[in-house]
Amino acid sequence: MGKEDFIRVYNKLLDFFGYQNWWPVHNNTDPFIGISIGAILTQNTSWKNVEKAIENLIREDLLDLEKLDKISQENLQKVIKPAGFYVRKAKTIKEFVKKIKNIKKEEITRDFLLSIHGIGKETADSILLYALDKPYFVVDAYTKRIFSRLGFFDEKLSYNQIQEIFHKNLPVGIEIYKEYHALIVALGKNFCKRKPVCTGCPLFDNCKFRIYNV
DNA sequence: AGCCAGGCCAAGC
DNA sequence: GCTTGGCATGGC
Repeated sequence: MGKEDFIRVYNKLLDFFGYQNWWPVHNNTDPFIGISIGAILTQNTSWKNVEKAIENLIREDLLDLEKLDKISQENLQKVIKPAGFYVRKAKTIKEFVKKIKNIKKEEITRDFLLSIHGIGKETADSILLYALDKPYFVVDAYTKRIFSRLGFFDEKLSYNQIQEIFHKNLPVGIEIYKEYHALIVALGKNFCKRKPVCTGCPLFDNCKFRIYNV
């Protein structure tokens, strides 16, 4: 599959879903903090649950580096509980906040983020792309599932290999990286689920796997 | 009433 | 290096 194919898929998704304008940002909060915390909270978790946790954080006025640094891990667990995996996530947020306070935003690198326990490649790239405007394509479960079903590449490729494919086949730019990933999530949520809903899928004609419930 | 969600890590090959 | 199990809530 070549560049035209990746662009064709992008355009079809864009035509169908329209611009997604990710990342969802909340009122009166520092976008960097909100996006970073959201990226940690949404690990293997539906965004609806994450929203509940973020609402709690906003209500407690906690979307702030100093306040997150001050609150105890135990209390933070309670606040973010609806997002699930709250023990680990609270620990990760605490470490993130602690480390981030001692560094300038311009100095935040992928390796720096990956050194934080509980932040892996996808979370790091989400923060880099959506919170720091750096050109890292985000690879998630939907990306693997959708493009392997399309027949573009094998689902078993590593994270870095898949990311490299997107970096090579798309014009470099944060806007297209942001929008493409958001559109992939839209397709994954609405059509290309674990159990796919192929009827009405905007990529039906492009897909090698259009064998389900049609 | 199960199954699933915008992963990550540790342990064991 | 790759695979597996644990982590947890709430929506559908």
